[in-house]
Amino acid sequence: MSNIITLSRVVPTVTLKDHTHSVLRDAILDVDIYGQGVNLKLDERQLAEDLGVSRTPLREALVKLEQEGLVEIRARKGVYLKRRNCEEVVEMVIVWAALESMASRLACERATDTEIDRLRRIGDKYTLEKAKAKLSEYSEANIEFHRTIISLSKCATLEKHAQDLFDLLKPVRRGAMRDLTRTDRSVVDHSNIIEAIAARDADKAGDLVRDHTMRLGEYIRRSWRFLDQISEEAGS
Amino acid sequence: MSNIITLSRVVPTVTLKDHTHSVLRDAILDVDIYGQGVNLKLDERQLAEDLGVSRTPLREALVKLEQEGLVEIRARKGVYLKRRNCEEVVEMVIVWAALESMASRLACERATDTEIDRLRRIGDKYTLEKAKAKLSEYSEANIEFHRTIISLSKCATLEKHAQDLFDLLKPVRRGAMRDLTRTDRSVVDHSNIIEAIAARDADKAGDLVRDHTMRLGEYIRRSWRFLDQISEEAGS
DNA sequence: ATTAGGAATATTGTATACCAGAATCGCTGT
DNA sequence: ACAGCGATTCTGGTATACAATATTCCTAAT
Repeated sequence: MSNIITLSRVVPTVTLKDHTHSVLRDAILDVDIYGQGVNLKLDERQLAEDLGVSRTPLREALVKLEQEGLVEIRARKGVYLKRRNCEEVVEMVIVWAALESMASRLACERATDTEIDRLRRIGDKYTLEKAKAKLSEYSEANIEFHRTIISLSKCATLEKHAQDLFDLLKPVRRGAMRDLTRTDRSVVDHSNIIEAIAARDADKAGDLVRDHTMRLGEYIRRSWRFLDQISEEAGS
Repeated sequence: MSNIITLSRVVPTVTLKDHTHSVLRDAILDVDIYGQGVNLKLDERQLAEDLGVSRTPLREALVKLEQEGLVEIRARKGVYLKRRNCEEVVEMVIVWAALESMASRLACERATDTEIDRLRRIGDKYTLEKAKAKLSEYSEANIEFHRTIISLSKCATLEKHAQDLFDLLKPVRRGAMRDLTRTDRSVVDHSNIIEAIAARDADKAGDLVRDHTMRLGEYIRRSWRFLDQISEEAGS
């Protein structure tokens, strides 16, 4: 017999492993891993004690984080926060470009007019904040713009892949945001992208998004200065 | 003081966790998960005994497999081989299309003439095997063609993402190959793709590759018959 | 003083023990 | 016979104990 009220399923994800993973993930994403003198090594026992769990669920959480690319587990050495060199970051941006380009194509078919209006408002906010030179709000609006395009693709798999990459790029964005803000041409790019999607022109939207993000990659490659060498000597 | 002889570093990846993961991964990829009456549940203790390891490294290996999307760990229920429904498979193909399209664009810039010749020969072999109706060789040549394009992108990150997706699609390919072989237009598509890359026409190559793979997705969506409902009732 | 060697210590990897929730089986009552 | 309920068993989640490797520190010899 079915009930009259509808209920969302109670998620049985109350394992220490999963909770630990989530807590650690958030914490790691807030670390400025490219700062100099930052200790990248994690101490299992210490972590376990701080989190109030034993090493078993902690280690399982760390394995997850390793698969996500946030840490590196070196056998019999320990767990290290993972830095990436210039080329690796550029490669991630390239993959991201591929995903977001496809997302914008799908958005042309799948987004409703209402949703496109919403995208437009986000673009306006972005333009406005840039004009006001409010860095953090500008950055937030920028992220929101890209995330919205991804979500308008209505393709969960695409969204997940893109979001994971986006998270991995977080420390780079944080470091590069100051310079990027001055030199980029995002405002005009974004405006063109919105119009292409509104016109349901998948080819154009896809090209614009791809080129926009690839330019970001090129920019990163050119202006990389602060971590390439640091990351290289991580083999110790 | 440095030695006279040069040595490659001894890889310290001899942990049971990693070895277990690799063995399990291969084994799972060979399972026909969409067959009816297949038991999808894995028994931890049984597996541990079969592999000759304790549950601790086994469980860490299973966490890795879960992150890769090969199994699903339901809290306090157990570990299950993961099936996907039609929509999920189509989504994976879409992501794959995005990646391979980008790869072909990069290949236009980065591949040497020699490498493109190699791609051509693979394409020829593919054509030949199809003509001879040798199914398994045909399939192998098809896979090799796509994998080669990915590798010509010379983008390790892209390669890794694409390869992971490819592995996940393995059971679907196995099931769909018979039908696909008859109806697809891959031979002419492949030939066009090769020529576009040889002409270093990134826009054209990217479009062709994307459309080629997206057609595969559409085909799967249309002809899906054998597992949608099976996969849906997996919530038990 | 410096460095090689080795003992002492610390930390990671693995096995086992234990606990709690889930599944199963059987009993009872109608 | 069968539905409902409870005891038992089983299995997954976590903690802890143990083993093996890595690191540190101290000593001794040149």
